[in-house]
Amino acid sequence: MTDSDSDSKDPSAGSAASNFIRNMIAQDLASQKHGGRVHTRFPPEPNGYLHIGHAKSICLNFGVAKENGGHCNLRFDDTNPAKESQEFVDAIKDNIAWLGFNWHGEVRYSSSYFDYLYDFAVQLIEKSQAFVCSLSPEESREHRGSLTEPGRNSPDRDRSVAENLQLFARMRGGEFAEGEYSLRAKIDMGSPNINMRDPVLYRIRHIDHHQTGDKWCIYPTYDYTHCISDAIENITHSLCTLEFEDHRPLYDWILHKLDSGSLRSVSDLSDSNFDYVLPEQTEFAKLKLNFTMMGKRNLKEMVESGVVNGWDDPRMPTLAGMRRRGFTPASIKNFCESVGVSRSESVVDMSMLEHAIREDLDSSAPRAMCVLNPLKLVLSNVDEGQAEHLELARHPKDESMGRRTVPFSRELLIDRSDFEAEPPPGFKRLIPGGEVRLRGAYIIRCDEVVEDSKGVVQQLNCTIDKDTLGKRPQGRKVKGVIHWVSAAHGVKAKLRLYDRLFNVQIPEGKDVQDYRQVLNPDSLIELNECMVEPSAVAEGASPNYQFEREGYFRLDAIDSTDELPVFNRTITLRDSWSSK
RNA sequence: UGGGGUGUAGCCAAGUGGUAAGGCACAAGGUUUUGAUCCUUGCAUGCGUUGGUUCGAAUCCAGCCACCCCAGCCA
Repeated sequence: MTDSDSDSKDPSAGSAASNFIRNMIAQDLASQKHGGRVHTRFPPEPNGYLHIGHAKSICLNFGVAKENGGHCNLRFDDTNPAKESQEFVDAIKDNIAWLGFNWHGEVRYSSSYFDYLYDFAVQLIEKSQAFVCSLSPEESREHRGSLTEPGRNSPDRDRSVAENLQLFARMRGGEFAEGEYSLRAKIDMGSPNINMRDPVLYRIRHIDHHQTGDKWCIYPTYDYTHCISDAIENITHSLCTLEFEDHRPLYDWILHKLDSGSLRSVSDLSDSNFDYVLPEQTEFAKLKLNFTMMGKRNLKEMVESGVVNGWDDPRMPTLAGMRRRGFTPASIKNFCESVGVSRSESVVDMSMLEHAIREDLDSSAPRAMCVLNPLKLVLSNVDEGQAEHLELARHPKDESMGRRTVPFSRELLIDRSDFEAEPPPGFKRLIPGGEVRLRGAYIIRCDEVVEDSKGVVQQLNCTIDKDTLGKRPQGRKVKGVIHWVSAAHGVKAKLRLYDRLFNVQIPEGKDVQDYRQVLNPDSLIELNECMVEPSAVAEGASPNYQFEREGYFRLDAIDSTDELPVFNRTITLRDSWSSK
C-alpha cells in the first residue's frame, strides 16, 4: 500500500475545517509532545460490517494522520472470538480500501499480541497489581456495588503472588472451566468510576479464535488489550468514541503500572531512538443519522431475519450496502468532513448525506434517459421505419465526457407521469393539445389521446415540429422538457427505487419498542418494465448514470444479467416541484 | 440520589475576553432543452437558564435546568 490517494475530491487534500482533535494535534506537534509524530489507528472489532458511522472514525483517523505526515494502522480488535469471524475481517479490509485509505504497513491484530499481553499480565501479578479471582460472574456483579454504592473486595484479592502466578498459568493451561477464574486488576472497589473497581483483565473461553486457532483458552478483555496494543504500535493519538471516556483512567492506569522499558522493548519502534511516550486516548461523539439504525446488533438482526437482503442490501447504512446503492468514496468522505468532529452528541440530518452524493454524482455521472413507467407516443409526421441518430452530450457542462448516440424514431416511450389529461396548476409537461420539448430532440404537440374502454390512456398521437431540433422556437416559449426512449431501440431494464428504511427519525429511540414496527413498507419499489436508452447498457458504459429528470442510478453488479440489466437508484434529483 | 460528559438557528458546526464563520434545510429572485445543476439574496441584537466579574462575556466565575454514558468475564 502506498500513502497516496488518487481521489481528486479527497477532502483531506484541501483546507480542512477546524475541530478539537485537529487543534489538539496541532498543539502536540508544536510542543513536540510525541517527538513530532502523529500515529493513529482504526481498531474495528470484526464482528459485523462497517457502517457509515465507522466511516466517520475512519476518515478522522486516516485523515488526521495524512494531514500531518503521520501514519494510521488498521488493527482488528479481536479479543472476543465468540463474536468474530474471518468473513468480517475480509469485508472490513475491503471497505477501507474501497474508501481509498491506505493503512500503514501490514494489517494488525490485537490477537497477534497475545503473547506480550500474557507476559504483561504476569508482570502485573508480580507487581501485586493483579490477582486471580474465583468469583463467578454473578458473584462478581454482586461485589461490584452499584452506581451509588461502593463495591466489596473479592475474597481472593490478597492471594499471594506465587499462588496468583500458578493459577494464572493453570488458567492458560486449560485446567479450569469458563467462569471459574478470572484475572483482575487490583485497583479500588470503592472508586466512583465503576471501571476502576478491579476490572477483569482475562477470562477463560474454551473456543477457537479466527486468527490464533486453538492456541489460547484465555482471552484478554478490551480495556486490558487496547491500551497495550496502542503502546506496542507506538500510537500517539488513540481516538475513540464518547462511551469510552470513563475507561480512560483504566487505560492510563494499566500503561503506567507496566514497566515502560519492557513496553518500549516490544514496540514497533524499539530499534529506533525516539522518546518513548505513552499513547493518549481522546474521545469524540459518534455519528448518528436520522431515519437510520446504526447499532451493530440491530443491523445483524435485520440481516439474519431477512428484513433486508444481506449486509450489502442497498438500503443498509453499511459501506457495502451504500457502495452497491451507488454511493462513491468521495461522497462519503465529503459527508464525513462536512459533519465535523465534536464532543456533543448530535443527530445529523439525512439531507446532508443526500447533498454529498448528489454533489459528487452531478459532476461525475454521465447522463442518459430512462423511462420508468412507459406510455406509447406515436409521431404521426415521422415515417415508419425511419430512424434518426441524435448525438447528445454525455454531460451538460462537461464536454470532455463526450457524446452518445441516441436513436429517435416514430414510436417513442415517455413516462406516464409526464402526461396529464387534467393538469394541476403549474404543470409544465404534456397535456392534450399542448407542446413540450423532447429532451435533446424536437418540440412536439399532442394531437390525440387514445384511451381504452376504462378511460386509461393507451397512446398519445403527436406531431413534431421539424424545425426545432437544436433550435429554440422563435417567439414561442415551451416550458416543459420531458425524457423519452425510442420504443424499437430502447433496452428493457429493471429499476429498484430505494427509499429510507424507516419512517421515524430515530428508529432506535426510546419511544420505539421494536424497529420492525417503524419500517418503511416502500423502502424498495421494483419496476420491471423500464426502458433505458442503448448507450447506458452498451459495451464500456459507465457504472453509474443520471437518468435525466429521475435520479442517479448504479448498475447492480450482482443481479444484472445480459438479458435484464438492473439499476439501483442511488438518490433522486432534488425536486422543488412535487412538494408544492 | 455516585462518577463522567454535552448544551451556539429546523439539523450539523466554527468560535478560547473585542461585539456570532461555514455547510445542510428552507424561502424569494435570475439562468437553463433535466421542475436538475449553477448564480444572487434572505435566514441567531442571539450562544440551555439565572446571577456575577469586566469598559466589554458564547468565551471567566457561581447556581440552576435539560439531555447522554457507566453497575458484561462485550467492544
